[in-house]
Amino acid sequence: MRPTVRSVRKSTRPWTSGSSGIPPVWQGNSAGAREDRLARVLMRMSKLFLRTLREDPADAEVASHRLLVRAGYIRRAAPGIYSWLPLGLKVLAKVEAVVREEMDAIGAQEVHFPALLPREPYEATGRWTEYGPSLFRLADRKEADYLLAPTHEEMFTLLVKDLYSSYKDLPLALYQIQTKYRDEARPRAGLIRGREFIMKDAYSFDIDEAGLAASYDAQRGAYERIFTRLGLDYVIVSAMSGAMGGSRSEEFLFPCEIGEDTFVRSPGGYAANVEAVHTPSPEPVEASLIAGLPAAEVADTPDTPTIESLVEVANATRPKPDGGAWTGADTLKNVVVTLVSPTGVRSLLVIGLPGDRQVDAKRLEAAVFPAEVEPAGEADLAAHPELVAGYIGPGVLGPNGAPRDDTDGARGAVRYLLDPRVVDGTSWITGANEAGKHVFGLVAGRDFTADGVIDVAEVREGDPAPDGSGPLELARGIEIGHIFALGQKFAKALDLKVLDSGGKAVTVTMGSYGIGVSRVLAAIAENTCDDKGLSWPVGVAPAHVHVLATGKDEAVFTTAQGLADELVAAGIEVLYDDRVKVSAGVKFADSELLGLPFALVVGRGLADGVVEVRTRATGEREELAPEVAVARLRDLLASASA
RNA sequence: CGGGGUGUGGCGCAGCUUGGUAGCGCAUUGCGUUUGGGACGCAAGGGUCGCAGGUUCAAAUCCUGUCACCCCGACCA
Repeated sequence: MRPTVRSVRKSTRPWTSGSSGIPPVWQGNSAGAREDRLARVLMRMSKLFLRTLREDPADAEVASHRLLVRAGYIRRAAPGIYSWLPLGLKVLAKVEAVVREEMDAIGAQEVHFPALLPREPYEATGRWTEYGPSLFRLADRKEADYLLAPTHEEMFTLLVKDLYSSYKDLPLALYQIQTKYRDEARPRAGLIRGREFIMKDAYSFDIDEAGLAASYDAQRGAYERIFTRLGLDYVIVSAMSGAMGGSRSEEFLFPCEIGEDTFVRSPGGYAANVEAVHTPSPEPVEASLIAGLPAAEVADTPDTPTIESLVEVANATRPKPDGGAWTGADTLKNVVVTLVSPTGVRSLLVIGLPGDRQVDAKRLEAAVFPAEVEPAGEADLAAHPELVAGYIGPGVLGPNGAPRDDTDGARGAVRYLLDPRVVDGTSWITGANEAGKHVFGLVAGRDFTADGVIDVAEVREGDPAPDGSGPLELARGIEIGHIFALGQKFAKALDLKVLDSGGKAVTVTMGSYGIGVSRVLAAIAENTCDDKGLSWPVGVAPAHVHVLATGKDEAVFTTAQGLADELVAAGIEVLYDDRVKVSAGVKFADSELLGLPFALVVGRGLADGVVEVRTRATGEREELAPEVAVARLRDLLASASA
C-alpha cells in the first residue's frame, strides 16, 4: 500500500467525498499498488500487445477457451498450460484482488510458498506416492527428487510447526495465491482444466473441533461473498473428503453445461455431489411379517446371465403373484469387483443392488477409498469357484457362505455389501449360484444377511432426496471452490502440536480451502459471453470503458483522446482504440470480442454533437453530448457495480 | 489407459484417392483508394509439408516405424 498516493487520489474523486467515504467497488478499494497503476494508465490499442483472431483456434471447443484465445487474453504454451497476455493478466489481477480482499477480511494472512518443492514433506504424508501419476516430479542435478506442488498442505503445516507452539497463537488462517501443477491425464477446456493453474489455497489451524468449525464457517462465508462479487452463480454441494481425508467437505459449483462434476439438487434445496448422495433406506419390514412371506424357491432360468434376460424368462415362466410384470427392480444383482488396498493386497467384494441399477464407478471409488477398484479379472474369479458368473446369489457370500477349509472356519470368503434399498423383509429374485438357476422370493434378513451396507448405486433423476425435500435433479457444474475440514491428517503426519493451557501437547486441527482462480476466470467468461465475444462484469474487466475513435476525421481523434483522458482522470480505467486506418466495423467487432463493460464511440455523430455510449452486456446504445459522456459513464459504472 | 481424429507459412484450411517445381483465406510489410459493422487494388516477405527410414528417375502424396496434438470415455481437488 502507498498511503500517500492513495490520499492524493482520493481528493480527486468527487464521489468519495460524501458521507460514506467508501470508493465504488469497481475502484478496487484495497487491492493495492497494482490497482492504482491500472487506473492511471491509458491503454492504447495502437500500442497494446494484442492480436485478435478472426477465426476460432482449432483446438478450442468451449466458449471461454475459444474467446479468451481469440480475444488475445491467453495463448497456449503446451497442453493444458497457458501464457497470460496483458489483457488476461489484468482480469486475473482483478479476480485475485477480490479473493485477497475477502480473505483479508476474515483475518487470513497472505504468504507465498515455492511451487518447486523437495520430496521429503510429501513423503512424510504419503502423498509422494498417493498422488500417483498426477504429480509432476523432477530431479535436480544431484538426482534429488523434487515436485511441482499440486497443493501445499505440507508446506503450510511445516511452516506453522516451525514458528508456533502455543494454543495462544491459534486460531490462525494463512493463504496464498500460487501456481499449481497437476499432470492431468487429459487437460481440456482451456483454463478450466489445465496442468498448470492458479489457485488460492488457505489453511486454518485450530486447537480443537469447535475452533475448526468456526474457521470453516468463516471461510465458507468468505467464499459466498467472493463468488457473489464475481457475479458467479454457485451451488454449495456436500462432497466426499476423498483423498484429503477429514470430515466435513463442501464444493462450490458453478452450474454449467460444460461442467465436469455431476451433482444433484432437489426443489427443497438439497444439493450434493453424486459421490456424496446418501440413499435413504425404506422402512424395514417387521420381523413378524417377514415370517409370513412365501418361502424362497429355486427355479430353472436357463440362459439368463443378464438382468434383462432374467426378467424376460421370469415373466414367461413364473408370473408375479400380484398380477403385474417382473422388472429389473425385483431382482437382486450381485456385482463382483476387485479392491486393491494401498499396500497392494487384492480382495473381492460383491455388491448386491436392485437389478435395474448400475454401480456408479465414482461413488464406488469414493466409498472404498483409499482402496482402488478394478474390474474382477479371470484370475480373481478362478480363486472363487463358488461364484458362478451370471448366477451369483447371496447364498455363498459373506456371512451366508459355507465355512472355508483354508481360513480357520471363517465363513464366506467373499465380502458382501448391500445397497441401502435392500432392507430386511424385502423379497428378491436372485442368483442360485448354479448356472441356469435363480431363486424367487429370497427375503433379506430371513434368508440371507450381508457384511454391511454400501451406497454406490447410480443416482437417477427423480430419486428422492435424502432429506425428503423432493425428487432429485441431475445437473453439471464447474468446481470453482472446495472447502475441507481436514482434521488432523496432516498435523499428525508432520507432528504439528501446540501446548494447551494445561501445558499438554495437542495435535492441531486443520482445514483447507481452495479456489481455482484461473478456473474462476474461465467460468466468468463462460457465464457472460455471447456469440460476439466476451463480456466482463465491471469488477473484473481488464478496463471499464473502451473508447473507440471511428472514422478518419482529425476531430474524432482529438475528441476521443480528450474524453479518454477525462475518464482516466476520473479514476476510470480506459482502453482507447486509437488505431488509424482501421475501419469502424473492425473496431466494433474487436470491442465486442474484448468485452469491456462499456464502450464510448466517437465517430460520425460528432459532427452533430453526439457520441455514443454502449453497454456490452445488453447491447443498449444511447447518444449524448460529449460533455456529459464522462458523467454518464461514471453513473453507469456506479450502478453496474452496486 | 480404451475409442476416434489431425499434423502442410503466425492462425484457419485445401492438396494426398490417381506421385511430377506447395496453394487458398486471414494476419504481416509497402503504395494508393477507402472508413458506422470484420473494405478494395497492386506489390512483397514468410513453409525442412511432425520426425525417421523405405519404394521410385521423382514423395506433402505410396509403404513401415515413430512422435506430437485434439476430441469422447476412463481417471483426476
